[in-house]
Amino acid sequence: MNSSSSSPKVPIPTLERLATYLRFLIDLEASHVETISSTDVEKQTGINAAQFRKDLSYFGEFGKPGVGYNVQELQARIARILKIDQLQPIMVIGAGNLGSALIGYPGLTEHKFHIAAAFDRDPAKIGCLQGNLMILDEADVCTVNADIGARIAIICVPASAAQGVADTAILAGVKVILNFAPIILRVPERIVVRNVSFLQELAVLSYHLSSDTKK
Amino acid sequence: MNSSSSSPKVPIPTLERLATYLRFLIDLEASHVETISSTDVEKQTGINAAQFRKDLSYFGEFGKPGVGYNVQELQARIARILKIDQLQPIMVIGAGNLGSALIGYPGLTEHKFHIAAAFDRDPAKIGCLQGNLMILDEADVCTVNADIGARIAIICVPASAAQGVADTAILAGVKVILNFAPIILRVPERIVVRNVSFLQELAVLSYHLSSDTKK
DNA sequence: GGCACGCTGTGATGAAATTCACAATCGCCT
DNA sequence: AGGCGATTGTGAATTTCATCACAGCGTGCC
Repeated sequence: MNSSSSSPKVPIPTLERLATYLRFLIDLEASHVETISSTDVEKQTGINAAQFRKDLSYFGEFGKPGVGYNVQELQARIARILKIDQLQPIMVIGAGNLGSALIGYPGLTEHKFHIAAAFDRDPAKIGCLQGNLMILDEADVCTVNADIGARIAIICVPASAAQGVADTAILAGVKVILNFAPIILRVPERIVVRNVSFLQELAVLSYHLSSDTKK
Repeated sequence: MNSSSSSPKVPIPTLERLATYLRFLIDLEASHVETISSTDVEKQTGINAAQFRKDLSYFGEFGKPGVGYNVQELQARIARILKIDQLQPIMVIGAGNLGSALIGYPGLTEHKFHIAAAFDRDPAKIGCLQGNLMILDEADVCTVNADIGARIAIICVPASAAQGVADTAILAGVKVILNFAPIILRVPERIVVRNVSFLQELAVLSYHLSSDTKK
């Protein structure tokens, strides 16, 4: 629903949960837990145990009957499935509030994502340092990416500019897009887009306030 | 899957799309479009026409057969359904990169959301102005919210602190939570939580890079 | 060694969401 | 005035996702 095209077999909700499992496993590993069972996962995350097992089953066998899963090994295998076992270069387009926040977000590197370049269209921003990253001219996306080879773009520009920069990014060789602008991007079949929208999330939450009959 | 509790009848995906429709309709209105049909919606947003009609059908009848929907009226009605037809006070907890970005995000006011208070735990930040909002002490969430009456909280603190501030916010009378921390919050049944996770989104996108057999 | 328990992996079942398809309605055109 | 093309609203069919339930395996205990 969120993506233009999807892989043949694996459900998208499964992929979303994989990322959750990964995060969870990393924490477990930090706590020196060596083994975990699917029922433990359910207890600690609220995700159904059978769901967990089935999600994993799309990618092979991971656990030992009667024992459970080796935390470290499972963590490593999920990371490999999600292709975040090696540094992944990313371009950020739009260095406003949100773009800057992303550039400064430490969690990215922690998960092997690396912001290789940041662009903006505002001359006042171009050339400025953001953290240790220089803001580049949006017009140079293509030439710069010839060097960098980023296949992931994060779009943080206002809605009105989003479609344009998406087109540019795709031209520059980007394969997947994380879109923070509150519009639906029109892209070729082969490009995968995921949208993140605070406004949408807030709207859903706002709706749920109604069910409180309490004054 | 994302929310703890849900309304009796309306599917959550429908609510998510309603926010999309709303945004789309606002844009149409700005372009002085008066009427639109469900097939037009499909052409312009990619969302199936029947889906659009069914989504609306959960809330009554909106269109005229043979004609379509009045943009302005539909926009107003969806806004009322989502309860974003009147200013909604929100509290933001955590004034780091992300929290600051949210505070400065103009789209929020545009959609009748109003950040009434922002909190942090870092003494260096407390008392500082962020835009025209003073950062308050996280310890004062309860007392401050007695005045403000925010029922929505946005959590922008690191994962390790998220559960704690969620508990506090709930104690302070918050009913729904937008959680940006990459953990699964444990909350009472009645509280609705929605999670936003860049990392998760990026992971899903990263996975899709595999399907590019191109070297 | 054999038995009993615990846990995995998965086919079968059930629930939920999406899409289809069509009767009912509206406005326009003649 | 009456018929026709367009479009809605919605039961039914389809597809997708989540859960159940159990056979089979591995482990440790007696």
